Amino acid sequence: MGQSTLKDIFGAYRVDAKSIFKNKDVLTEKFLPTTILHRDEQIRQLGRIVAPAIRGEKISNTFVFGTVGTGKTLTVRYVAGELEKENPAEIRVLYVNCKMKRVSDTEYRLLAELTRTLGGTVPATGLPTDHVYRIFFELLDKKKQNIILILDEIDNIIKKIGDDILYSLLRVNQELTHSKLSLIGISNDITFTDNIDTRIKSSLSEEDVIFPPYNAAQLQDILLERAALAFADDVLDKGVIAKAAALAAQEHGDARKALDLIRVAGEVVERSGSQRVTIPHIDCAVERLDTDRTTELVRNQPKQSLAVLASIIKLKESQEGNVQTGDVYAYYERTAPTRGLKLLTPRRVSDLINELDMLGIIRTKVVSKGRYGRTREIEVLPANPVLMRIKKILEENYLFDTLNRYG
DNA sequence: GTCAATTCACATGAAAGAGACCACGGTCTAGTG
DNA sequence: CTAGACCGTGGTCTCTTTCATGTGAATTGACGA
Repeated sequence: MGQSTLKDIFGAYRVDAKSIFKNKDVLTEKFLPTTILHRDEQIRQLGRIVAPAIRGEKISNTFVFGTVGTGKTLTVRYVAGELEKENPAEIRVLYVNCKMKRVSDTEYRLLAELTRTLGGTVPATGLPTDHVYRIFFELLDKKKQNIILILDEIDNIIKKIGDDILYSLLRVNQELTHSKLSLIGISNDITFTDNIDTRIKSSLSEEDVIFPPYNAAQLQDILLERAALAFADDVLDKGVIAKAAALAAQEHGDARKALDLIRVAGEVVERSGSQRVTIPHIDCAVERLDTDRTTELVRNQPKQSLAVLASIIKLKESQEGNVQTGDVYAYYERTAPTRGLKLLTPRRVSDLINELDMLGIIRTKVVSKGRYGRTREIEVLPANPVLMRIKKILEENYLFDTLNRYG
């Protein structure tokens, strides 16, 4: 690359350069807007639920439902934050996102994270779980406080470690002498309460708040407001916002997606060096988002999982018809040792295939072929840019070569 | 032709092992006064 | 006497294996029409 070209590229990003963004952070999840549009009803509902805390009363445990990008987290945090301001000495809001890797897998980790938000220190491992529980408990009860614990994406952790932890948390109040603890659970899976103990369910869900999806018009309002803050004046073509809103509305009224669309569209424009965001840029953003998501997922997979994925892709390319679990394992069994990998059992490979499916990297369907057994039929993405990039990642990991050595 | 039993090729579940990481408390060791 | 090194024990976590059980329709084979 010539040095003058590099200068041009850097120049476009220089602080004094004219950027189409005023403040890109406004379009990310981190940003907390001062007003929340089209959620008045939910804010009122939540407000009524948490208000008793101001007088020092324990509030009802509450469940908040709604699909992704409907403003659940934003609204709950906003209301809780305002509440905290009313009586900062006694009201304490703890927010934990159960989807974070360091929280989501075990009871120990959740407790450790809760303890940390209370200001305690807990090692990543090495302590008995009930010891951590005791530390947490003691911190809770150290002084008089009304604690509101927000568990975001609570369905994640319940699916993984069961509802015992909820039971413990709900029972904690009986043992606390100074403090009160209330729970607000946020979930985007309405059905997940079906799997928890009915007693726990009823005491956890004393109040419910439902967040309906945004419609296209509402999304458009939200986008307009944010875009005004995020973009420089007059860089968005007419119709860009409407298009992004319409696309996101199709996907269950997901505001996060809508914001991502205009952000990525803006990035595309910025990179191309032009000054206006037009409708085709939104189409481009749709594709980019999709590709990025998948390739990022693939990149983070462990080697064995990639080896299985490589086997699937290779088989798909070299044979007609459906690829089945047995085929994949046979191929994997032949190739894995030559790639310096320890050979896994079919049981494990079956799970890995399943995981790849859950991540949306492949599609599988369990089918019974009668006399010829029961298996998974595996589909890969059709040949497209995403697949190309996946293959590239596999090649980088020495798990795939374009030449068919093992056909 | 009909119908129940059989069969295949895995799926799915449960439990437990291996090996890494870590905290804690006790013991040993070397340095200090 | 004391701080720090070292070690054994006991805990969690992730990935994996082992063993056991489940599954659903094509096929098979017995049976009766």
